[in-house]
This record gives sequence, C-alpha cells and structure tokens, in this order.
Amino acid sequence: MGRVIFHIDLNSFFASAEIMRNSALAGQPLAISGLSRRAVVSTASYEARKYGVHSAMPLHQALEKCPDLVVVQGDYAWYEQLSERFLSFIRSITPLVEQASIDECYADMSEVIRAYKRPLDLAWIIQKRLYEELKLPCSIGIGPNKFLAKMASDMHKPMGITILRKQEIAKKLWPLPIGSMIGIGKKSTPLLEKAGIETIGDLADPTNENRVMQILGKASYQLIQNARGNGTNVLTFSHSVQSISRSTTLDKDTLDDQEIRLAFQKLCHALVQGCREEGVVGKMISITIRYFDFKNIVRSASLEHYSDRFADFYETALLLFDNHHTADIPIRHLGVTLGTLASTTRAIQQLDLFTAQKAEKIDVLEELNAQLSTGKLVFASSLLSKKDDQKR
DNA sequence: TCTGGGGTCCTAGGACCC
DNA sequence: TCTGGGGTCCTAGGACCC
Repeated sequence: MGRVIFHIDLNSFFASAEIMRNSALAGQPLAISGLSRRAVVSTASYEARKYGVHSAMPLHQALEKCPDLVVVQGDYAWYEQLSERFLSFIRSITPLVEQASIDECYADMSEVIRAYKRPLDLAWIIQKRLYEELKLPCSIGIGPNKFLAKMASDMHKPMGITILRKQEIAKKLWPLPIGSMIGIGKKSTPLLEKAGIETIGDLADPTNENRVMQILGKASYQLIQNARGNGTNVLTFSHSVQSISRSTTLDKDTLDDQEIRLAFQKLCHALVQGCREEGVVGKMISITIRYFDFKNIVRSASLEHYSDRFADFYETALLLFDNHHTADIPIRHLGVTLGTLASTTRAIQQLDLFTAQKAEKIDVLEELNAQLSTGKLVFASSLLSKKDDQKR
C-alpha cells in the first residue's frame, strides 16, 4: 500500500519570525545574523535574496551586495517557541509527524488524506491555515516517501505546493543537477561531475553504479535508491538528543592563552546551561580547535561518570587543549561538545548503581584486608576470584 | 573585514575481551 | 604452538544539513 508523505518547510523561517514581532520589517530586505565582525547570514528574506544575499554568506559581503539590508540579531528562544506552535498545528492533523529541523517536518498523511478528494486540497488548507493563523509561510512537498516529498517541497518556494509521484521522477527529478540532491554536498558534487554524473538521473542510472560506488563508498546505496524513487517512507516520531555543543569564533585569531582559557570557561558554562535545559548529563567531552587556516582538529575524552558539572567539563577541555593543540598556530574558533548523553533521572539511577558497586568493592577489599591480618589469605583470594566469575 | 553555530550520521583503526 | 575471529568500545575525521 503506497503512502502519502508531506514535507512541510517553513519559508525563510527566522525572517518570518522577526516580521511577526515587528511588522515594519515586512517587505524589507532582511537578514538574520550575528553581529560580530565575522558573522554570517543565517536567513535572508526573499527581498534580500533578490540582491544575491543568501544564508552562510559573510555579513560584510551581504552588506556590500545590499547596502540597505536590515540586519536583525537572531533570537533562538523565540524561534523554538514558534517551531513548537508549528509542530503542534501539524500534529493536530496527524500524530504521525517527524521533526526534521527547527523549520521543517515530515507528516504521514496516508490515512488523513482519504477524507479529501485530492492530496492537494489538504496541502492547500494546511498552507492557508499556517499562514493565516500562525503567520508562517511554507512550502509543501508531497510524495510516496520522505526523499521525494523533500525534493518536491524544494521545487516551488516560497508558498509552493508540489506533488512528486514516482511515475513522474524521470521527468521532474532526474533532469536536476546532481548538486541539488539532498545528501550530495559540496565535496561530492565536483567528484561526481568529474566522473560524468551530472544529474540525479545519472545517479539513478544502473550503468553508473560502479563509478558511484567508487566515489561515494557505502553511502552510495541509499542515495541511489533515493534517486530511483525507492527511498524510505518510515518516519521516526521521537528523537533523543545525541550531543550538545557550544562553540565560538573569536573576533581575531589568537595565540593568547588567557583568552583561550576564558573562551573555554564561557563555553563550558553555556554547556552546563544546555544540560539543564535538555535535562541530560553526558560522559564524553570533545573540544574542537579551528586554526587560522580552517584546519580543524577534534579531540575527545571520556569522563569517569556522567556529569553536568562545570568543573568536569572545564578541566577536561583544558586538559585536551594542552595535550593536543599545536603552539604558535593562531586559533580562530573553539568548541566544546558533550556526547554519550543520558537523561538526568536515568543517570541518577546509574550513579546509585555505580556507588553501590563501589561500596561492594570496598566491602571485598576490607574483608580481604581483615583476613590478611588474621592470616586467612587463601580464603580471601578465592573470594575475589568468585566475584570476578560473577562479573563474567 | 573571507568563510557562524548547532546538529546528525558514517567510516575506520586499534584496544580489549572472550 | 607464530597467530582466529567476533563483538564492542573508544577515538579521530569528515560529509552533510538547516
């Protein structure tokens, strides 16, 4: 039985969010960005895009292209709130919703759609209500699986609705350039192009399979399946956070140890905050060092136990830094990541278990000690090996 | 005034255990 | 007695996405 998957993508979401709070921004060339020297644009309104401004563009460059650009500093707490409203609205239509990012989701409308004559009618209602009730413009893609739905939502922006049926992919999908395919980024694109694989159709072509395998390795399989229209239609409804990170690009590249320590201090504090907000603790600390030439290194270490404590994060981060950074190379950017997460409540249980096990070990050692002092060494060592057997 | 910040997932090698 | 094979964890690196 075929499924009907919607991909709903909020158009220039951060810009829409700012316009909602300040209607004077409507119709202006608008960019959401940081305000530092080295900031880049995170979202550009469609008016700003006309000037060639786009996300990831350095702010100074955007201002060169569009001197009248209105620049607003991002307010992510506000965007999160709006994102929740958006998801609640979609969930009021079907519970089968997968959040894909802050501004997009997949929804399985296979059942819901039966009440409508055409899938288009439901999409049209969703788009209209999102715009009128939440002031959020969106594009909707409809397909038999996630990949086709997502590619479809990309085809008409803003406020587009696009259906991409499997029997239409030869006409609508395969002519598109290989770089526009989701999952093929700026590294793979030139490699594939050089090998003569220039369109999504070329990727789907069985005669190119070996060449693709050589370039993309094991990742090829899923990508080829997607290009042939055979991608997954299975949504994941709950997702747990895998890592929390905080990072900063310094105003100027630096060699100054004090500045670096201060930066790590701030990042670790922010990471503690992040742990509180997510209700998690973590066991692995990684630091990222980006040097002036954009060479990145990542170094990580496991903590002895799950933690959300500043001292654990900061000490480990500095230790990693001291052990691994190359002196005399100016540093541009620093980051701290907490991985191997567990929810705080679950971690407390594990901590109890950990202390219990430790207590048990101490018991054994104390018993051993006592028996050594009374000359019962043989009995004591057999006691220890018995404990080891139990462990295995 | 070259190039942010927060994520996910995958690969691969070596250690370590059985 | 020159030598296995599987599983899992840890670490490093990298591609990609919004």
